[in-house]
Amino acid sequence: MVKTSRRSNKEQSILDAAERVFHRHGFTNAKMEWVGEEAGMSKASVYFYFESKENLYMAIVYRALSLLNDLMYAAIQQNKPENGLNSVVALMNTYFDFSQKYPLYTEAMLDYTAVIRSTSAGNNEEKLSDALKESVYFMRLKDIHNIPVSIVVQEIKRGMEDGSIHDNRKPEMLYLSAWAMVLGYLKLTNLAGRKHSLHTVQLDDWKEYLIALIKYTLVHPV
Amino acid sequence: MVKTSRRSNKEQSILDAAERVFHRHGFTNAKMEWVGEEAGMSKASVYFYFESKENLYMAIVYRALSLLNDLMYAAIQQNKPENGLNSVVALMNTYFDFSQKYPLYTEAMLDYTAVIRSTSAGNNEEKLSDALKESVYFMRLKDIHNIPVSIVVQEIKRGMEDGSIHDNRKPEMLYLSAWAMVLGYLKLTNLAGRKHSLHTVQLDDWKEYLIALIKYTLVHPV
Amino acid sequence: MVKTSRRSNKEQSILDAAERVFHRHGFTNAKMEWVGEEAGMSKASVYFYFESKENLYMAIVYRALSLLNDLMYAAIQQNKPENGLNSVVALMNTYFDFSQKYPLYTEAMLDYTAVIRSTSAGNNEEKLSDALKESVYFMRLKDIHNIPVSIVVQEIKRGMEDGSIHDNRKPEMLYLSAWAMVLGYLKLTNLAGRKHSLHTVQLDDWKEYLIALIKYTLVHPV
Amino acid sequence: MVKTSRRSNKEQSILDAAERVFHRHGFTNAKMEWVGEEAGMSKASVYFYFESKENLYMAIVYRALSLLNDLMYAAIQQNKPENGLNSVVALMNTYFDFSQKYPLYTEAMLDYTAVIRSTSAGNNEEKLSDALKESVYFMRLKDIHNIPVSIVVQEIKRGMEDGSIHDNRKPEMLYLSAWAMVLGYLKLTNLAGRKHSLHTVQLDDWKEYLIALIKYTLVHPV
DNA sequence: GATGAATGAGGTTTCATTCAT
DNA sequence: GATGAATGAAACCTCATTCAT
Repeated sequence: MVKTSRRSNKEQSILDAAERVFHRHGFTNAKMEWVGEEAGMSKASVYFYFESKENLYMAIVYRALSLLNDLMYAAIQQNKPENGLNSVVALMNTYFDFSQKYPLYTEAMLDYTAVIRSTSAGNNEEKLSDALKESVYFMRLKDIHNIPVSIVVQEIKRGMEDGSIHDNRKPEMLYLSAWAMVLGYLKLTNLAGRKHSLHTVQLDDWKEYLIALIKYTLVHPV
Repeated sequence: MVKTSRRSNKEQSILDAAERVFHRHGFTNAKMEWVGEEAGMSKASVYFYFESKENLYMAIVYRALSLLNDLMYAAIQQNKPENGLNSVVALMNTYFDFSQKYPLYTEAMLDYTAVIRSTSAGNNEEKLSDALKESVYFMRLKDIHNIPVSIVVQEIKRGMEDGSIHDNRKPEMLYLSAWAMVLGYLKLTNLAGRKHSLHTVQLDDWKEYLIALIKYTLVHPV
Repeated sequence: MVKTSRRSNKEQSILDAAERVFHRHGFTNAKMEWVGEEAGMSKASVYFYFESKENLYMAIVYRALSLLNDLMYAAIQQNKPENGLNSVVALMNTYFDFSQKYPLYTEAMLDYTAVIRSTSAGNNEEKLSDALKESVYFMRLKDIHNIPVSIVVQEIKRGMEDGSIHDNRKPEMLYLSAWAMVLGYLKLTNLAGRKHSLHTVQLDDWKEYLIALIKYTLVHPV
Repeated sequence: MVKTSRRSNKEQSILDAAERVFHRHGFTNAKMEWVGEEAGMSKASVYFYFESKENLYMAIVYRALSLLNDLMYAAIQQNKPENGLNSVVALMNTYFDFSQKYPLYTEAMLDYTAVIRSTSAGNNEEKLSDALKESVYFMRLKDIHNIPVSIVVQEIKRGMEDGSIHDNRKPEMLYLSAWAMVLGYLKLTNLAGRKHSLHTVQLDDWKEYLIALIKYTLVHPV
């Protein structure tokens, strides 16, 4: 039972507010004032807790990635007795669920790079904005950046060792392919907006099919 | 052999310039002035040809989609003698190539929806901006919007009829899945930036694998 | 039967168009392009005939004032046999009719000064814009500027001499007072827009009353 | 003795500044930056208090009309013991004084309608600009719009009842006629600029004559 | 003469960010 | 800690005017 400080409390409620606002309007269009309003405080107060708009965004991405990591750790924990294949499938399911439950998180994580570029100062497209470089969250992010990858890859390797996954391909390639499917699904799903179908296909049916496909891919070498 | 008018010529060179600028800085960060500079003319001249920034962007998306459509039409033309499966695979290859050759086009097409939303006025996220609604290109886009889908779906159906593709699933679902893979590949590839590998996987190898995977998916029911 | 040259013809049709446009949108908001469209030609052609927007406006004012002068000359001509009083009343009637038939002319003549000021360059409110000073019409205007005044004043004097108008006041003062009534009527009428009444008063009734009032004023010293 | 808040204070000083700037350059030509400078702050600060240029203008008109209303209420208060005629004359005097003391206010009030029209978007001259429709002051204005009219009309009626004003005409018509004289006087006076005479007539003399004329008009039926 | 094309010089408005209290 | 107020630095777009053909 960690005693959350008052400061931490405020930070969290700002993050909550920011998530909603960013999700509603997108990073670029969202105004810091709206974040303040949504959090029930003034714009200036938001700045007291987060030094910049980018920093705030990074904090959200960090939060998102942290949550995903937690979920993934939990998933492999639960699937330790199972073989690698099932564990990987479970991980993918986790990812699907995560991104469906927290669409904004997924978006944030995917836009991560885009935002970085979009903020970069005029002429030098390579250089990140100073605000970003100084962002604590940005630095922290780099540390946990690759955790999802390594978790999944590790489980794929376990699957290869216990024979539940074919070893025809590099585990990283299998991972990337599975991830690509999830990502593509999200992008397309996003286009669908609030609708439940896309080109006459029920989204739920499609999702199930994709998971089956991923599993099939892991078992049958191509 | 249509004789392109001077006006049309200028429009094209502005579009060329805009593509570069938007690609370098992203839609939001790009300044119309830069587009002018890149095209060797004044900002106001750009406005002479394209009434608004959004309109210009839509013209690019339109151009991108038109090109893709052309390529796809050419692909099915060339594969008429082949069975449906090969035609579909050819189409997917076409898409891969297209998006690798014109990364900015792909980005533009993917951002299409995002831009629409991001531009929507403050409060009512549903209503499109006036500038967008009045864009000729935006209206034209809606007409050619779904051509890629219908082309591929049509060829999948042909494959199902000639027996080269299994008919275990709705053709639309097969299409969406293939598309999702391409999209996911692009997104991840985009993250890689200029690098040629991702998590130790060579991008070219991965691409080949994905195409094989798509083919496999079309042949073997899951 | 003056043979109007081709040049003159075009100038006239531009003026016709400009009158409509300026009347519809007001001087500041009217765009030269609209004038061209309304006249069925390009914006550049308008500039071929009128060197600047202000010049064009001055040409309209000149036209308006010329017409008014003609009407007034005709009126005094017709009322030569009458006494001064009737002549003045006729002149006022002329003015009323004129401004009701050509509301835009009246407006133009009244805004004359306002426009001059509104165009004057930023800091020095006194200095007229160069474009204006070079306007042929502006110079011509100064010549016929005071004709209405002098005509009316002259007739008032005649009335004083023949005893039909009291000579209790300076003729100029009587003139100004009559003119003020007409002007006020116009301003208020303008506010009414398309409506035919103002504060429950029928505009026509009011006009008649005002004319009677003017006449009364000329006869009865106050 | 209401304690004016700091915000209100600033608003007032911006209005003061804006009045001067608008008066010097006219609404269209005035730049918001100048308003800021005149008020000793940045352009953006002006926008912090007034959401748009039009809104600012409407605030000035509102202020002007409010002041006029106050003065008129005071005038009738003071003339309660007097008969209607004297009260009306006092009201007219009030208006004359007001417009001479605050020429910019008068101009603003007179331009009120003009501005509305001049701001209306390009094609549809009927529709007001959004900025205007959303202006708080514009809405408030509509409420106090007609107060001067009703005050004067009410006093004219009183005069008719106590026999000091003839009842040959509708009170509204008498009011309109008096108002027209004042308006015409102002317009012509405005043309005179800083000069003290117009066509050899001393402005002060003329004013006195006009007031006498108005009084005469109220007493003697025409 | 006519006009499509080009542009210089602003103009209003927006917003992330910072101060002063 | 909190916040009303202030602002610098753009960004988009407009339009009278001029050129080049």
